Amino acid sequence: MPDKPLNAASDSYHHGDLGNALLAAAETLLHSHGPGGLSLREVARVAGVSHTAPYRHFSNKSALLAALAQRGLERLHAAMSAAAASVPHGPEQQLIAAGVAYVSFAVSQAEIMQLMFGGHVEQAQVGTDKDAFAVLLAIVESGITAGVFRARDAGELAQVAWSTMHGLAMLITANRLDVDVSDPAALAGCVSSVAGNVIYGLSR
Amino acid sequence: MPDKPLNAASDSYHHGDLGNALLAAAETLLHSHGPGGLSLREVARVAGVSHTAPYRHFSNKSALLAALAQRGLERLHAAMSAAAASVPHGPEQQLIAAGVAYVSFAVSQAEIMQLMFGGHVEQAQVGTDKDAFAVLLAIVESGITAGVFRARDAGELAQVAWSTMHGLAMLITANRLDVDVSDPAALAGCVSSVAGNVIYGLSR
DNA sequence: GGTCAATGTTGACGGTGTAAACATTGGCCC
DNA sequence: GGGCCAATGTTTACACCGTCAACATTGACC
Repeated sequence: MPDKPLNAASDSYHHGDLGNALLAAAETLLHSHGPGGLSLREVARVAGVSHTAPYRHFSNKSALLAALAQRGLERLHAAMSAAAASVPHGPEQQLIAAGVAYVSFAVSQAEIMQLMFGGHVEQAQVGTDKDAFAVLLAIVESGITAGVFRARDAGELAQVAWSTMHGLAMLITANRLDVDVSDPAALAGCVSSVAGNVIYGLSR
Repeated sequence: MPDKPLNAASDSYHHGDLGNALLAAAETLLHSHGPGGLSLREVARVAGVSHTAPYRHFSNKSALLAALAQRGLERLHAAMSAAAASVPHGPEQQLIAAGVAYVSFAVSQAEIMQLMFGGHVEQAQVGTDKDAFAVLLAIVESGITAGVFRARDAGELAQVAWSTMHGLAMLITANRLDVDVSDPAALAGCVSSVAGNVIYGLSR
């Protein structure tokens, strides 16, 4: 069988799309075992390939993890962007929507989140563009020019927003806040209440 | 030499205070290698005992890590309490002081922070009392009764404060915010600006 | 059609977590 | 004081892991 589709795993000597297959396998295992409980050999096993094959596509185990983290960052960015774009009701609602997306992502993909931010991968290896920060910054800037937010340093305000959302996500993920993770409505409620507090201020 | 002090490591067959010695060794290694790069055998080696001796004091590697994390939580709690107590100027300043303490701790002990919150240890193994949350909650409550903070659910406000501080700490620790970590003044400035934004509100 | 670089495999090495069997010892009871 | 026992350490062994070096297979290009 000489003509296999390009993207298919085949029984031939050459896989055709290892690399992506490895990433997919790694993601599955990451989900079930968490970062740290992820072994390169098992990834190879799941992908149906010898235990050193991954080295033809990733120089290291940590290179694989970094690629996984990068992928996660991109998906997080996409989720936030989509959520913000789906709400045309102005910066406040966009901020809340982005926050809900952030925390929802963190809850549904806790292991990936831990991989990205838990110190399992040297952060020098993962890019910083297309960050969550960029999305938040854009929203804050639009809010300032629209006169909805106080005209202070937009970067600073975006930092506040990011820190709050990130902290909330990590604490919920680590189960250190008594929030019912399985109930999406409760989760969204919690996030928007926190976000609302950030937006409208803690003191009077 | 039959009469050694109780707490001293000795050259006799029985160590006298392994367990604590192991924790100390583990902490050193944690600092230099990060969580994940920490091996039970190396801990034993540093403590000068055989590589299975730790099993007489910790049932697991993760039990040792959990103990380390627990210890870190207690120190973090102590640092926050002390910082808040040292400021008699009212809830706002106490909140800022606690936040600065939180982030300073995270920066100076990034690896322990990652151990505690990075998913390296099953969170069921580490206690939740004496949390950072308790400190923040007390401050917020006193602020509400004093009429300084809006009279809303104190738990919710404390959650906002904790999330923000935690997120800021984790993002700085992960080097995802452009803050000069080596400059304590800059750090404190950043923290109090963020805390100030939380306190005084993002919008007008 | 032959060559070569890319890709995959086999085998090996040192390191790791952990369990089982064994050794040493301090403290307690007579 | 002497003997026993539980606590504490050690030795040995096993399976697994990340990584390297040597080798095999193959598709693509001249």
